[in-house]
Amino acid sequence: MNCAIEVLAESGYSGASLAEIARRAGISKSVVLYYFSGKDDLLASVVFDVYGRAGQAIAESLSHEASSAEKIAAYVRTNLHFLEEHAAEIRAVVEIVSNARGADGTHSFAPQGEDPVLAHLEQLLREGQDSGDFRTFDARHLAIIIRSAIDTASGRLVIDPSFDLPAYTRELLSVVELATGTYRTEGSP
Amino acid sequence: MNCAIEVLAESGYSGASLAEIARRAGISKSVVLYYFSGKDDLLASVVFDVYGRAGQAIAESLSHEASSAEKIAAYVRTNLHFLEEHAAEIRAVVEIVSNARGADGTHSFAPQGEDPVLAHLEQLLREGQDSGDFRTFDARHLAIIIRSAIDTASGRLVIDPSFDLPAYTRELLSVVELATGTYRTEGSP
DNA sequence: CTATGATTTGACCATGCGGTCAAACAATGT
DNA sequence: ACATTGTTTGACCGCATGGTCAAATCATAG
Repeated sequence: MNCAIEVLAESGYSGASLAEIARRAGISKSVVLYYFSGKDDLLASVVFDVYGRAGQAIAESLSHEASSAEKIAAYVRTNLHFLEEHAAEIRAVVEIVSNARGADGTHSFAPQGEDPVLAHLEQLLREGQDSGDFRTFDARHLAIIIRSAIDTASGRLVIDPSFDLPAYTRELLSVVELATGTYRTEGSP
Repeated sequence: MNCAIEVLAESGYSGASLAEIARRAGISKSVVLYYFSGKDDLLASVVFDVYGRAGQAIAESLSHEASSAEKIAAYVRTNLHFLEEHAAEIRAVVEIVSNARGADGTHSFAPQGEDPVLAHLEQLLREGQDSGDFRTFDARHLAIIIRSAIDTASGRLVIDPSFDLPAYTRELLSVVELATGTYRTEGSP
Protein backbone atom coordinates (compact mmCIF):
# COMPACT_ATOMS: atom_id res chain seq x y z
CA MET A 1 0.00 0.00 0.00
CA ASN A 2 2.82 2.41 0.73
CA CYS A 3 4.33 1.75 -2.66
CA ALA A 4 0.94 2.20 -4.29
CA ILE A 5 0.70 5.59 -2.57
CA GLU A 6 4.16 6.54 -3.80
CA VAL A 7 3.45 5.59 -7.39
CA LEU A 8 0.05 7.28 -7.39
CA ALA A 9 1.51 10.51 -6.01
CA GLU A 10 4.47 10.53 -8.39
CA SER A 11 3.09 9.08 -11.61
CA GLY A 12 -0.62 9.74 -11.33
CA TYR A 13 -3.53 7.40 -11.72
CA SER A 14 -2.65 6.29 -15.24
CA GLY A 15 0.90 5.47 -14.23
CA ALA A 16 -0.12 3.41 -11.24
CA SER A 17 -0.40 -0.02 -12.82
CA LEU A 18 -0.18 -3.20 -10.78
CA ALA A 19 3.09 -4.03 -12.53
CA GLU A 20 4.61 -0.66 -11.62
CA ILE A 21 3.45 -0.83 -8.01
CA ALA A 22 4.80 -4.36 -7.66
CA ARG A 23 8.10 -3.39 -9.27
CA ARG A 24 8.48 -0.52 -6.81
CA ALA A 25 7.77 -2.89 -3.93
CA GLY A 26 10.31 -5.40 -5.25
CA ILE A 27 7.72 -8.14 -5.47
CA SER A 28 5.80 -9.93 -8.16
CA LYS A 29 2.54 -8.59 -9.50
CA SER A 30 0.87 -11.79 -8.31
CA VAL A 31 1.71 -11.05 -4.68
CA VAL A 32 -0.39 -7.91 -4.80
CA LEU A 33 -3.30 -9.93 -6.14
CA TYR A 34 -2.71 -12.53 -3.45
CA TYR A 35 -3.32 -10.03 -0.66
CA PHE A 36 -5.87 -7.86 -2.47
CA SER A 37 -8.77 -9.28 -4.43
CA GLY A 38 -8.02 -6.90 -7.29
CA LYS A 39 -6.82 -3.44 -8.14
CA ASP A 40 -10.08 -1.92 -6.96
CA ASP A 41 -9.57 -3.54 -3.58
CA LEU A 42 -6.06 -2.11 -3.30
CA LEU A 43 -7.19 1.40 -4.15
CA ALA A 44 -10.20 1.15 -1.85
CA SER A 45 -7.91 0.07 0.98
CA VAL A 46 -5.64 3.05 0.40
CA VAL A 47 -8.58 5.46 0.38
CA PHE A 48 -10.13 3.93 3.47
CA ASP A 49 -6.87 3.92 5.40
CA VAL A 50 -5.85 7.50 4.65
CA TYR A 51 -9.36 8.88 4.86
CA GLY A 52 -9.86 7.23 8.23
CA ARG A 53 -6.64 8.54 9.72
CA ALA A 54 -7.31 12.06 8.46
CA GLY A 55 -10.83 12.05 9.82
CA GLN A 56 -9.58 10.83 13.18
CA ALA A 57 -6.96 13.57 13.39
CA ILE A 58 -9.51 16.23 12.54
CA ALA A 59 -12.14 14.95 14.97
CA GLU A 60 -9.55 14.81 17.74
CA SER A 61 -8.45 18.35 17.01
CA LEU A 62 -11.96 19.77 16.95
CA SER A 63 -12.82 18.17 20.26
CA HIS A 64 -10.40 20.52 22.01
CA GLU A 65 -12.13 23.66 20.80
CA ALA A 66 -15.24 25.25 22.19
CA SER A 67 -16.37 28.16 20.06
CA SER A 68 -17.36 27.88 16.42
CA ALA A 69 -14.64 30.28 15.38
CA GLU A 70 -12.01 28.19 17.12
CA LYS A 71 -13.44 25.00 15.64
CA ILE A 72 -13.32 26.35 12.12
CA ALA A 73 -9.77 27.59 12.63
CA ALA A 74 -8.75 24.23 14.08
CA TYR A 75 -10.46 22.49 11.16
CA VAL A 76 -8.42 24.44 8.61
CA ARG A 77 -5.21 24.14 10.59
CA THR A 78 -5.51 20.40 11.17
CA ASN A 79 -6.44 19.69 7.57
CA LEU A 80 -3.42 21.54 6.24
CA HIS A 81 -1.16 20.15 8.95
CA PHE A 82 -2.18 16.60 8.11
CA LEU A 83 -1.53 17.45 4.48
CA GLU A 84 1.96 18.64 5.28
CA GLU A 85 2.92 15.40 6.99
CA HIS A 86 1.05 13.10 4.63
CA ALA A 87 1.31 14.89 1.30
CA ALA A 88 1.82 11.76 -0.79
CA GLU A 89 -1.06 9.92 0.91
CA ILE A 90 -3.50 12.74 0.31
CA ARG A 91 -2.28 13.20 -3.22
CA ALA A 92 -2.81 9.48 -3.86
CA VAL A 93 -6.34 9.59 -2.47
CA VAL A 94 -7.20 12.62 -4.59
CA GLU A 95 -5.81 10.82 -7.62
CA ILE A 96 -7.93 7.76 -6.89
CA VAL A 97 -11.16 9.55 -5.99
CA SER A 98 -11.06 11.85 -9.00
CA ASN A 99 -10.03 9.23 -11.56
CA ALA A 100 -11.24 5.77 -10.54
CA ARG A 101 -14.40 4.87 -12.41
CA GLY A 102 -16.57 1.78 -12.50
CA ALA A 103 -17.60 -0.11 -15.60
CA ASP A 104 -20.55 2.25 -16.03
CA GLY A 105 -18.23 5.24 -16.23
CA THR A 106 -19.31 6.89 -12.99
CA HIS A 107 -16.84 7.76 -10.26
CA SER A 108 -16.23 4.82 -7.93
CA PHE A 109 -15.24 6.68 -4.78
CA ALA A 110 -16.84 10.10 -5.06
CA PRO A 111 -19.76 10.41 -2.63
CA GLN A 112 -23.03 9.36 -4.21
CA GLY A 113 -25.47 11.89 -2.85
CA GLU A 114 -24.43 14.36 -0.19
CA ASP A 115 -20.68 14.71 0.43
CA PRO A 116 -20.24 14.04 4.18
CA VAL A 117 -16.98 15.99 4.31
CA LEU A 118 -18.63 19.06 2.84
CA ALA A 119 -21.74 18.60 4.97
CA HIS A 120 -19.61 18.49 8.10
CA LEU A 121 -17.86 21.77 7.35
CA GLU A 122 -21.15 23.34 6.33
CA GLN A 123 -22.64 22.36 9.67
CA LEU A 124 -19.71 23.88 11.58
CA LEU A 125 -20.32 27.14 9.75
CA ARG A 126 -24.03 26.99 10.42
CA GLU A 127 -23.45 26.41 14.11
CA GLY A 128 -21.41 29.57 14.23
CA GLN A 129 -24.22 31.48 12.58
CA ASP A 130 -26.86 30.06 14.91
CA SER A 131 -24.82 31.02 17.96
CA GLY A 132 -24.45 34.53 16.60
CA ASP A 133 -20.67 34.36 16.33
CA PHE A 134 -20.67 34.65 12.56
CA ARG A 135 -22.12 37.09 10.12
CA THR A 136 -24.77 36.14 7.58
CA PHE A 137 -23.41 34.16 4.67
CA ASP A 138 -24.21 31.22 2.43
CA ALA A 139 -22.88 28.35 4.54
CA ARG A 140 -23.09 25.76 1.80
CA HIS A 141 -21.13 27.77 -0.72
CA LEU A 142 -18.62 29.12 1.75
CA ALA A 143 -17.95 25.53 2.77
CA ILE A 144 -17.22 24.68 -0.87
CA ILE A 145 -14.82 27.62 -1.11
CA ILE A 146 -12.93 26.63 2.06
CA ARG A 147 -12.73 22.96 1.06
CA SER A 148 -11.41 23.86 -2.36
CA ALA A 149 -8.71 25.99 -0.77
CA ILE A 150 -7.72 23.03 1.39
CA ASP A 151 -7.85 20.46 -1.40
CA THR A 152 -5.81 22.51 -3.82
CA ALA A 153 -2.90 22.56 -1.38
CA SER A 154 -2.14 18.86 -1.87
CA GLY A 155 -1.51 19.41 -5.55
CA ARG A 156 0.64 22.45 -4.87
CA LEU A 157 2.77 20.60 -2.34
CA VAL A 158 3.55 17.89 -4.86
CA ILE A 159 4.29 19.97 -7.94
CA ASP A 160 5.79 23.07 -6.33
CA PRO A 161 8.57 22.35 -3.84
CA SER A 162 8.83 26.05 -2.95
CA PHE A 163 5.19 26.16 -1.83
CA ASP A 164 5.08 27.71 1.64
CA LEU A 165 2.35 25.80 3.42
CA PRO A 166 2.62 27.56 6.80
CA ALA A 167 2.24 30.93 5.06
CA TYR A 168 -0.65 29.55 3.02
CA THR A 169 -2.29 28.30 6.21
CA ARG A 170 -1.95 31.74 7.77
CA GLU A 171 -3.50 33.44 4.75
CA LEU A 172 -6.37 30.97 4.55
CA LEU A 173 -7.09 31.34 8.27
CA SER A 174 -7.18 35.08 7.79
CA VAL A 175 -9.54 34.79 4.83
CA VAL A 176 -11.82 32.45 6.77
CA GLU A 177 -11.91 34.85 9.70
CA LEU A 178 -12.87 37.71 7.42
CA ALA A 179 -15.41 35.62 5.53
CA THR A 180 -17.13 34.38 8.66
CA GLY A 181 -16.94 37.81 10.21
CA THR A 182 -15.54 36.45 13.44
CA TYR A 183 -14.03 39.77 14.47
CA ARG A 184 -16.83 42.26 13.93
CA THR A 185 -16.21 45.78 15.16
CA GLU A 186 -19.72 46.21 16.58
CA GLY A 187 -19.32 43.09 18.68
CA SER A 188 -16.02 44.05 20.29
CA PRO A 189 -16.03 44.92 23.99
CA MET B 1 -12.81 18.15 -31.07
CA ASN B 2 -16.33 18.72 -29.78
CA CYS B 3 -16.84 15.02 -29.36
CA ALA B 4 -13.49 14.72 -27.60
CA ILE B 5 -14.66 17.42 -25.18
CA GLU B 6 -17.93 15.58 -24.59
CA VAL B 7 -16.25 12.27 -23.88
CA LEU B 8 -13.61 13.84 -21.65
CA ALA B 9 -16.24 15.67 -19.61
CA GLU B 10 -18.51 12.65 -19.27
CA SER B 11 -16.12 9.71 -19.03
CA GLY B 12 -12.94 11.30 -17.76
CA TYR B 13 -9.43 11.07 -19.08
CA SER B 14 -9.21 7.29 -18.90
CA GLY B 15 -12.46 6.85 -20.77
CA ALA B 16 -11.47 9.20 -23.56
CA SER B 17 -9.86 6.74 -25.95
CA LEU B 18 -9.48 7.46 -29.63
CA ALA B 19 -11.93 4.66 -30.39
CA GLU B 20 -14.57 6.11 -28.05
CA ILE B 21 -14.15 9.65 -29.37
CA ALA B 22 -14.39 8.41 -32.98
CA ARG B 23 -17.43 6.29 -32.17
CA ARG B 24 -19.17 9.32 -30.65
CA ALA B 25 -18.35 11.36 -33.74
CA GLY B 26 -19.67 8.61 -36.01
CA ILE B 27 -16.37 8.29 -37.82
CA SER B 28 -13.49 5.87 -37.96
CA LYS B 29 -10.60 6.07 -35.57
CA SER B 30 -8.29 6.61 -38.53
CA VAL B 31 -10.01 9.85 -39.48
CA VAL B 32 -9.02 11.39 -36.18
CA LEU B 33 -5.42 10.40 -36.83
CA TYR B 34 -5.69 11.81 -40.34
CA TYR B 35 -6.45 15.31 -39.07
CA PHE B 36 -4.41 15.14 -35.89
CA SER B 37 -0.88 13.79 -35.75
CA GLY B 38 -1.74 11.77 -32.65
CA LYS B 39 -3.79 11.78 -29.48
CA ASP B 40 -1.43 14.30 -27.90
CA ASP B 41 -2.10 16.65 -30.80
CA LEU B 42 -5.86 16.32 -30.37
CA LEU B 43 -5.71 17.03 -26.65
CA ALA B 44 -3.31 19.92 -27.13
CA SER B 45 -5.68 21.43 -29.70
CA VAL B 46 -8.59 21.19 -27.29
CA VAL B 47 -6.60 22.82 -24.51
CA PHE B 48 -5.32 25.59 -26.76
CA ASP B 49 -8.75 26.32 -28.21
CA VAL B 50 -10.66 26.50 -24.93
CA TYR B 51 -7.84 28.19 -23.04
CA GLY B 52 -7.57 30.83 -25.73
CA ARG B 53 -11.27 31.61 -25.81
CA ALA B 54 -11.47 31.80 -22.02
CA GLY B 55 -8.46 34.11 -21.83
CA GLN B 56 -9.95 36.34 -24.49
CA ALA B 57 -13.28 36.60 -22.67
CA ILE B 58 -11.55 37.47 -19.43
CA ALA B 59 -9.22 40.02 -20.96
CA GLU B 60 -12.14 41.69 -22.70
CA SER B 61 -14.11 41.84 -19.49
CA LEU B 62 -11.25 43.31 -17.46
CA SER B 63 -10.65 46.03 -20.02
CA HIS B 64 -13.97 47.61 -19.09
CA GLU B 65 -13.05 48.04 -15.45
CA ALA B 66 -10.94 50.76 -13.92
CA SER B 67 -10.32 50.11 -10.24
CA SER B 68 -8.58 47.07 -8.88
CA ALA B 69 -11.62 46.08 -6.89
CA GLU B 70 -13.79 46.17 -9.98
CA LYS B 71 -11.19 44.26 -11.98
CA ILE B 72 -10.99 41.50 -9.40
CA ALA B 73 -14.77 41.28 -9.23
CA ALA B 74 -15.00 41.17 -13.01
CA TYR B 75 -12.28 38.52 -13.07
CA VAL B 76 -14.24 36.26 -10.75
CA ARG B 77 -17.55 36.96 -12.47
CA THR B 78 -16.25 36.36 -15.98
CA ASN B 79 -14.44 33.19 -15.01
CA LEU B 80 -17.53 31.68 -13.47
CA HIS B 81 -19.77 32.97 -16.23
CA PHE B 82 -17.57 31.39 -18.88
CA LEU B 83 -17.69 28.22 -16.85
CA GLU B 84 -21.46 28.25 -16.81
CA GLU B 85 -21.71 28.48 -20.58
CA HIS B 86 -18.79 26.18 -21.34
CA ALA B 87 -18.89 23.70 -18.50
CA ALA B 88 -17.96 20.67 -20.60
CA GLU B 89 -15.08 22.47 -22.30
CA ILE B 90 -13.55 23.58 -19.03
CA ARG B 91 -14.11 20.18 -17.48
CA ALA B 92 -12.34 18.59 -20.46
CA VAL B 93 -9.38 20.93 -20.17
CA VAL B 94 -9.08 20.26 -16.45
CA GLU B 95 -9.20 16.53 -17.16
CA ILE B 96 -6.43 16.85 -19.75
CA VAL B 97 -4.17 19.20 -17.82
CA SER B 98 -4.35 17.22 -14.60
CA ASN B 99 -3.98 13.77 -16.15
CA ALA B 100 -2.01 13.94 -19.39
CA ARG B 101 1.59 12.92 -18.82
CA GLY B 102 4.57 12.51 -21.10
CA ALA B 103 6.74 9.43 -21.37
CA ASP B 104 8.85 10.71 -18.47
CA GLY B 105 5.81 10.77 -16.20
CA THR B 106 5.66 14.55 -15.76
CA HIS B 107 2.52 16.53 -16.56
CA SER B 108 2.39 17.48 -20.23
CA PHE B 109 0.25 20.60 -20.01
CA ALA B 110 0.77 21.93 -16.51
CA PRO B 111 2.88 25.11 -16.60
CA GLN B 112 6.58 24.36 -16.32
CA GLY B 113 7.80 27.11 -14.03
CA GLU B 114 5.52 29.97 -13.06
CA ASP B 115 1.81 29.50 -13.76
CA PRO B 116 0.81 32.52 -15.92
CA VAL B 117 -2.83 32.28 -14.89
CA LEU B 118 -1.91 32.45 -11.24
CA ALA B 119 0.68 35.14 -11.84
CA HIS B 120 -1.92 37.27 -13.59
CA LEU B 121 -4.39 37.12 -10.72
CA GLU B 122 -1.59 37.70 -8.25
CA GLN B 123 -0.60 40.84 -10.12
CA LEU B 124 -4.18 42.14 -10.10
CA LEU B 125 -4.23 41.73 -6.34
CA ARG B 126 -0.86 43.41 -5.96
CA GLU B 127 -1.99 46.37 -8.04
CA GLY B 128 -4.89 46.88 -5.68
CA GLN B 129 -2.50 46.84 -2.75
CA ASP B 130 -0.09 49.28 -4.39
CA SER B 131 -2.91 51.72 -5.14
CA GLY B 132 -4.04 51.51 -1.53
CA ASP B 133 -7.45 50.08 -2.37
CA PHE B 134 -6.76 46.78 -0.63
CA ARG B 135 -5.68 45.80 2.80
CA THR B 136 -2.40 44.04 3.50
CA PHE B 137 -2.45 40.38 2.59
CA ASP B 138 -0.35 37.68 0.98
CA ALA B 139 -1.14 38.25 -2.70
CA ARG B 140 0.40 35.01 -3.90
CA HIS B 141 -1.53 32.80 -1.52
CA LEU B 142 -4.77 34.70 -1.78
CA ALA B 143 -4.50 34.26 -5.56
CA ILE B 144 -4.18 30.51 -5.02
CA ILE B 145 -7.26 30.51 -2.80
CA ILE B 146 -9.37 32.45 -5.30
CA ARG B 147 -8.24 30.32 -8.25
CA SER B 148 -9.03 27.13 -6.36
CA ALA B 149 -12.52 28.42 -5.64
CA ILE B 150 -12.98 29.10 -9.36
CA ASP B 151 -11.50 25.82 -10.53
CA THR B 152 -13.54 23.68 -8.16
CA ALA B 153 -16.75 25.01 -9.68
CA SER B 154 -16.25 23.15 -12.97
CA GLY B 155 -16.24 19.84 -11.17
CA ARG B 156 -19.30 20.78 -9.13
CA LEU B 157 -21.23 21.79 -12.23
CA VAL B 158 -20.61 18.42 -13.84
CA ILE B 159 -21.31 16.11 -10.91
CA ASP B 160 -23.97 18.11 -9.07
CA PRO B 161 -26.84 19.29 -11.29
CA SER B 162 -28.39 21.19 -8.36
CA PHE B 163 -25.28 23.32 -7.94
CA ASP B 164 -26.36 26.96 -7.88
CA LEU B 165 -23.61 28.78 -9.73
CA PRO B 166 -25.08 32.29 -9.52
CA ALA B 167 -25.38 31.92 -5.76
CA TYR B 168 -21.86 30.52 -5.60
CA THR B 169 -20.62 33.48 -7.62
CA ARG B 170 -22.31 35.90 -5.22
CA GLU B 171 -20.76 34.20 -2.17
CA LEU B 172 -17.30 34.09 -3.74
CA LEU B 173 -17.50 37.77 -4.71
CA SER B 174 -18.46 38.56 -1.14
CA VAL B 175 -15.56 36.53 0.24
CA VAL B 176 -13.13 38.21 -2.15
CA GLU B 177 -14.36 41.64 -1.14
CA LEU B 178 -13.88 40.81 2.53
CA ALA B 179 -10.49 39.19 1.91
CA THR B 180 -9.16 42.13 -0.08
CA GLY B 181 -10.69 44.57 2.38
CA THR B 182 -12.23 46.60 -0.38
CA TYR B 183 -14.83 48.19 1.88
CA ARG B 184 -12.87 49.29 4.89
CA THR B 185 -14.71 51.31 7.51
CA GLU B 186 -11.85 53.74 8.08
CA GLY B 187 -11.74 54.60 4.38
CA SER B 188 -15.43 55.41 4.04
CA PRO B 189 -16.39 59.03 3.53
C1' DC C 1 -15.23 9.92 -68.89
C1' DT C 2 -11.24 9.85 -66.67
C1' DA C 3 -7.25 10.95 -64.03
C1' DT C 4 -5.73 12.97 -59.83
C1' DG C 5 -5.76 14.10 -55.25
C1' DA C 6 -8.15 14.22 -50.79
C1' DT C 7 -10.61 11.48 -47.59
C1' DT C 8 -12.25 7.31 -45.25
C1' DT C 9 -12.17 2.66 -43.97
C1' DG C 10 -11.15 -1.77 -41.69
C1' DA C 11 -7.70 -4.99 -41.00
C1' DC C 12 -3.67 -5.25 -38.57
C1' DC C 13 0.38 -4.49 -35.16
C1' DA C 14 3.02 -3.98 -30.81
C1' DT C 15 2.40 -2.92 -26.24
C1' DG C 16 0.61 -2.77 -21.73
C1' DC C 17 -3.22 -3.70 -18.88
C1' DG C 18 -5.76 -6.54 -14.96
C1' DG C 19 -6.18 -11.02 -13.84
C1' DT C 20 -5.55 -16.46 -13.63
C1' DC C 21 -3.06 -20.55 -12.63
C1' DA C 22 -0.08 -24.45 -12.05
C1' DA C 23 4.08 -25.09 -10.17
C1' DA C 24 8.00 -23.94 -7.12
C1' DC C 25 9.36 -22.45 -2.70
C1' DA C 26 9.41 -21.68 2.35
C1' DA C 27 7.74 -22.53 7.07
C1' DT C 28 5.81 -25.20 10.43
C1' DG C 29 3.92 -28.87 13.34
C1' DT C 30 4.19 -33.85 14.03
C1' DA D 1 11.75 -36.98 7.69
C1' DC D 2 7.52 -35.85 6.14
C1' DA D 3 3.17 -33.75 5.08
C1' DT D 4 0.70 -29.56 5.28
C1' DT D 5 -0.08 -24.95 4.85
C1' DG D 6 0.99 -20.39 3.41
C1' DT D 7 3.60 -17.64 0.08
C1' DT D 8 5.82 -16.34 -4.28
C1' DT D 9 6.82 -16.71 -8.99
C1' DG D 10 6.64 -16.43 -14.06
C1' DA D 11 4.20 -17.91 -17.89
C1' DC D 12 0.06 -17.06 -19.88
C1' DC D 13 -4.86 -15.18 -21.32
C1' DG D 14 -8.21 -11.89 -23.16
C1' DC D 15 -8.70 -7.34 -23.97
C1' DA D 16 -8.12 -2.43 -25.02
C1' DT D 17 -5.00 0.95 -26.29
C1' DG D 18 -2.51 4.31 -29.75
C1' DG D 19 -0.94 3.94 -34.12
C1' DT D 20 0.11 2.19 -39.23
C1' DC D 21 -1.11 1.05 -43.84
C1' DA D 22 -2.83 -0.52 -48.23
C1' DA D 23 -6.93 -0.38 -50.36
C1' DA D 24 -11.42 1.60 -51.25
C1' DT D 25 -14.19 5.65 -51.84
C1' DC D 26 -15.20 10.32 -52.96
C1' DA D 27 -14.62 14.91 -55.23
C1' DT D 28 -13.14 17.55 -58.64
C1' DA D 29 -10.70 19.47 -62.62
C1' DG D 30 -9.51 18.70 -67.53
